[in-house]
Amino acid sequence: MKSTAITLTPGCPVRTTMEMLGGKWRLLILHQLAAGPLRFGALRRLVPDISEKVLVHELRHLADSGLVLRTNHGEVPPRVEYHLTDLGRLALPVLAAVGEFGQAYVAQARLPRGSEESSQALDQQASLR
Amino acid sequence: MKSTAITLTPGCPVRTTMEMLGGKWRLLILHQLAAGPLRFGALRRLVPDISEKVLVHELRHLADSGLVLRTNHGEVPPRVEYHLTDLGRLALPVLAAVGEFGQAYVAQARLPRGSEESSQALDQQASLR
DNA sequence: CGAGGTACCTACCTTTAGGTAAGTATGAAA
DNA sequence: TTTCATACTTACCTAAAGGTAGGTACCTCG
Repeated sequence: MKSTAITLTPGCPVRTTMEMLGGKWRLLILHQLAAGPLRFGALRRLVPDISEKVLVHELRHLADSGLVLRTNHGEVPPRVEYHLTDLGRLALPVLAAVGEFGQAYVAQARLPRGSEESSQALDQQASLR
Repeated sequence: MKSTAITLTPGCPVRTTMEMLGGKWRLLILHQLAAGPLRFGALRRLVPDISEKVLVHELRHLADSGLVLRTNHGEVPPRVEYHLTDLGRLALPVLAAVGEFGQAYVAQARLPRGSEESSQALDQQASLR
């Protein structure tokens, strides 16, 4: 099993985080794992539109950076589980803030100017799709 | 002045946010603008290592997506100011969470296993450099 | 016997992000 | 008169991200 080299920009926490969590898929994967451990196949089904190759790649990156633990149960047919580490749980506030910004942004940005009383739905529960 | 087409993935706030704030530089730019309006040249000096072309590009993206307002004072020599909009201020919690994760990650991930009493410095103020 | 599910790997390709280096028009300072 | 600073633009290039399509080894179910 090949590893990814994790490179960090020292001294800048923002750049560090972008190197860990940046990209199209990583936060979505962490979001699914936040609810509990998942097998590869389950993740593939839960994260919409991701390709197998990229899912493998991202899971490896997350494992190499210590956010996710990979457990191979050594069975046949294969059974591999992924779950968040304590370090991975540190990323959940980022996920929360990102989700909230996304909701607030679509709520605010799509007001066609002057629709006064239409920003009540800001705190409602919205699914991540 | 050319505009960037802002494309959003509807229905997923996380993907929406990544499309708005993702990439190497955007959060760093917002961080600088959080303290107050800045001219182009000041931003170039404050955001280390960014190239002019990319700074122009990112500022245009941020302006097109409504997070930043560009003000051309029409003077000669040119004087152009950038400042956060209300929408842009909505991104500050993301920036905060990202910064905190980065600090916590470097603090946690670099413990060489068993150095018990060395995680005291977690809440100290760290600069974004 | 053949199809389907497991968790991958590999080669190849396209798209995007980002970087380098140069040029532009203007005015002020040396 | 040359240089500097302003806020850009343009052309070109590289590297990384991501996507497509196929293969692998093993087992079970029909």
